[in-house]
Amino acid sequence: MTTLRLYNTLTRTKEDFGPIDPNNVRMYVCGPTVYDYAHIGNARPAIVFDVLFRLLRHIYGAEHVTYVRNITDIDDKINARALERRGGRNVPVLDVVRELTEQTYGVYRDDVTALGCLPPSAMPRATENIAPMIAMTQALIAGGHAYEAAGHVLFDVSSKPDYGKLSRRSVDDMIAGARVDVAPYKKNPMDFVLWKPSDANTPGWDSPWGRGRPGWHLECSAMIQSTFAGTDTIDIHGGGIDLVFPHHENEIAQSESAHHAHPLAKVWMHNGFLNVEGEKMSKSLGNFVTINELLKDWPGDVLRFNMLRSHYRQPMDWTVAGMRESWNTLERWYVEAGAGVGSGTISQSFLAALSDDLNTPQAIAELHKAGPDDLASGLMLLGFQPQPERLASKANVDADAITALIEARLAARKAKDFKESDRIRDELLAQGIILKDGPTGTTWEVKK
RNA sequence: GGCCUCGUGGCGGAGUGGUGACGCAGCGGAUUGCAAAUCCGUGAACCCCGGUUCAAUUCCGGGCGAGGCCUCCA
Repeated sequence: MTTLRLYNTLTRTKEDFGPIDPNNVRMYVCGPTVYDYAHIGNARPAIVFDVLFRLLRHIYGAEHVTYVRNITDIDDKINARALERRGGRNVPVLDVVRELTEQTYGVYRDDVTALGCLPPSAMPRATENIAPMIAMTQALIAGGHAYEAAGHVLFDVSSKPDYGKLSRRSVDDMIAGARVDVAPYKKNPMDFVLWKPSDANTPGWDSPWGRGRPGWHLECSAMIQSTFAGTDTIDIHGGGIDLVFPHHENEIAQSESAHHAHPLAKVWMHNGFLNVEGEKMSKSLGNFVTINELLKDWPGDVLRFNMLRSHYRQPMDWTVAGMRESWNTLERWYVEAGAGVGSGTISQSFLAALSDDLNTPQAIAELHKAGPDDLASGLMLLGFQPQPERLASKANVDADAITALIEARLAARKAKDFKESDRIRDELLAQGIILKDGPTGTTWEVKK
């Protein structure tokens, strides 16, 4: 049996993966902040960790893997939009927040479903886990790891000697390189907020420190604790590479300080960033692409496949040319794999590639060498459904009309009326339909 | 300024101390009424300079270049 190896940001090496409890493999991934439509960069962790989820289920059994992806619905951008949205209505701001985040989250859920991602085992929301956050804050204060100052509760970085171990930064270096003004009430410039006060127009909850709201990092620590009850340490914690510092570093500080220094996670995994047509995605450059927009022009499985053509830790360039190539490959494979669906075997070379720190480009290369059975099962393990009739490119055209024209063209060809047969071919091409004459007849596809 | 990634053929993209994946495009052939599709075949790369080694694209050092984080961010 092939061993699963994963790159651990904590140790900066690839390690053999062995779950704490093979009957309950636990994975937590930082999910979306639901203030707006998710962009294609947000799709990367969703897809990458979905592949890992599927691989873990394959190895340990579907019922033995728990995958939690949170929903961040406490955030200043959300608050700002909720205030706008409320306008003159006389309703609590928290209700408007819920309205907004329900809607945004609904779109996100539909988007990632279209990308072929399985629903996680649980999707806890920050607003529904305030009590555990308050409890953890109290525990940190009691343990001498946090202090109250000017209405805030702050984590005392000096109380954790190994602070910085994930991002490999020393507190001294960070202070030296700091580019932001430090709040005067902090004991140490690197101390971060666990709890902060809310004004009347900001969502807030009653706490021992007055009406307020949690700091960003606290939600994950608290939700991991409450969702994975009974353990301090989970197997895998994932997210985008930009979360290494400060978010994950601070999660570690909070959770370990609250849990007798027990590690928060054994393996820390981080996906690389994504550029669009060679440039960083940003609203000012006008190349900000949401998953939702892309799904109007491209089948979800094409987007998924395109994402998996590069290794999850590598930076990747998202291009239209790449998506066309992905579409062509997938279309050809769906036809080729059709016969092999249901065989259920996974080839060793494919599994070995995937097990080597989720080397999807290598795994795809193996599929290029595979026959229909291995191709079909490999595609399915990666989260595709290789059925020709499912080809999304054929969804929105009148297949019967096309078939009728193809028949007419065949008749013309039989009669050696090539002028007519070519006319029909051109007519279809003008509609964006490409004909393919094969030994077993004529098939067609939609031009990309 | 500090910390950290990365630099492979025309393009995408793995990997390795010694026989240089894989895909797309290209080229040649088969096939076709002509194309397309398909099938077969094929040329082509490891940023620069040192070092270690019998041997480096792969290890070490330096340089150059690109990017990320240090502030909300997948």
